Amino acid sequence: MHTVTTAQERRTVGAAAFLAAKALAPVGVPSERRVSPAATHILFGSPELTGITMTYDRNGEIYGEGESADYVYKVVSGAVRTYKVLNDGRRQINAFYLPGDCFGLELGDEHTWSAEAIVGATIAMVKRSAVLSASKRDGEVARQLWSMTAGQLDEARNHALLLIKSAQERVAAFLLEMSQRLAHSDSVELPMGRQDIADYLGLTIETVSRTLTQLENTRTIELLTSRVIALRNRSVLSRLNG
Amino acid sequence: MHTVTTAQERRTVGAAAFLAAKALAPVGVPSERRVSPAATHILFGSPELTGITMTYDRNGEIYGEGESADYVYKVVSGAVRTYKVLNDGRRQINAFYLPGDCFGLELGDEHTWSAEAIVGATIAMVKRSAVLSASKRDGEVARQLWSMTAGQLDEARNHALLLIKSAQERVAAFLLEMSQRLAHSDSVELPMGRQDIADYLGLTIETVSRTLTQLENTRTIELLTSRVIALRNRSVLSRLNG
DNA sequence: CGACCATTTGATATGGATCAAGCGATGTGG
DNA sequence: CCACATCGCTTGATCCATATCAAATGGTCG
Repeated sequence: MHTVTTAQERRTVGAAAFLAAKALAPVGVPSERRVSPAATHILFGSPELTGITMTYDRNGEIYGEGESADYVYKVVSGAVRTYKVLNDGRRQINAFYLPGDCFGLELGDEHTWSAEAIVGATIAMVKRSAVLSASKRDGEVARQLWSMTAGQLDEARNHALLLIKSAQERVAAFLLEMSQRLAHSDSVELPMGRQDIADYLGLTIETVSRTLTQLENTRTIELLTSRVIALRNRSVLSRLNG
Repeated sequence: MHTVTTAQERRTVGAAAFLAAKALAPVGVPSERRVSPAATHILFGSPELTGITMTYDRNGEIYGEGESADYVYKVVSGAVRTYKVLNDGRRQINAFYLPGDCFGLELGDEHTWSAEAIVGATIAMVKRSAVLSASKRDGEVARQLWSMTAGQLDEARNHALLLIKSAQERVAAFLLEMSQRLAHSDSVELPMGRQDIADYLGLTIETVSRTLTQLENTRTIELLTSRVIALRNRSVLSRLNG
């Protein structure tokens, strides 16, 4: 389980574009939150920050809780989940990372969450120590670093806020978030299955499924396939979102 | 409601000690998480970062959601809650801040959460712009800034993790967290009432109350007064904590 | 076609919410 | 100094949203 297929391991030339997060992934939780998109194109910009690229199979483990955090990661293609499993087996998915998103940088030097590829994924990585020392020298890198972390803080707080809402509200928020982040005009193609959605929303797979059919029955959404969902009435979803 | 009593407004000499967070408040959520205490004594250390001190009454508003975020705050005495109210009136408390803790610094230049004093409180504040520009010049300030934000990210994620647990587990986690942060040997004197606890844990006041009596009946805790709780069996609480 | 896995649907159980009193401190005015 | 109002907390009775248990359906791949 969680086989990691290491593929390429070539050096990338300009690690400059690394942290260059496309924009701090907007979370679709409350009304208007949209922080400065601020061209985040420098954090991995110093010349000596060379990167490595790896590919992972579906469900491949990128790192595990407790492992030493030697790298900072960025999704090139595919999708990633970070999560924690409680002693009784319940799993909470903390965040989904899509192409352009960075993850894996925490305060301590050990990962406190695990990360897996949701589907086959290509992940760029640079040494954590290199990032931290670069930020020590280069003020702009440091600013990027803070900005990225502050953005994730915002997302984490909004995720917590999600978890006190009703099932309908959570699912609506999830759909809006994904729609914004995947930006496929009218329909969303989800990279993750129902169990992942459930573990992200703090619901069971059955409740997620039932809520989706419920939303479909009210013509709010349409399930083109189980993974492809058309948002037919965004205003209803937004209203549900609070 | 939420009367703000501005008291002193004197300049502090060395704003150096400002961000000097006593340590990133450890959250008592999962087993062993205790990030580098790292002497955080520099962020507010640059000479031009002069501060203002204000006092607030119980329930006094420090800032509201949507207000422009001009300052960064630090609790000198008392306690603070940051929260958000959903359109239907449900409130979620995001975090409690105790003496030594900093709060109010977010990515955007508008507060996305509100802050109130839980009890009478003295709060030191410095201009956000000053902090940000100081961090631009001084790498160590920048590091402190990132470190503080990363610590709060960690806390926010653990708070989210809390919200998928059972009532007993949430209350146990809360008690352990507070006991660690207030460090009163065997008993904890809570600055906040039941409603605050409930809104922090995503439960109702009744459930919090019932859970506490339940823990008391099993001799796990003892309610000396409703605000002062003795932890009689920490290992049971830790086990509940997962 | 058949096996397998993901998703949906159905029936029932349950933890915590809600509604509704009680109770004990704290404070106020007579 | 005591009656009484108030406020915060606890306790009780009932309800309901979501979990749990169980089965059917559908989609994919060899």
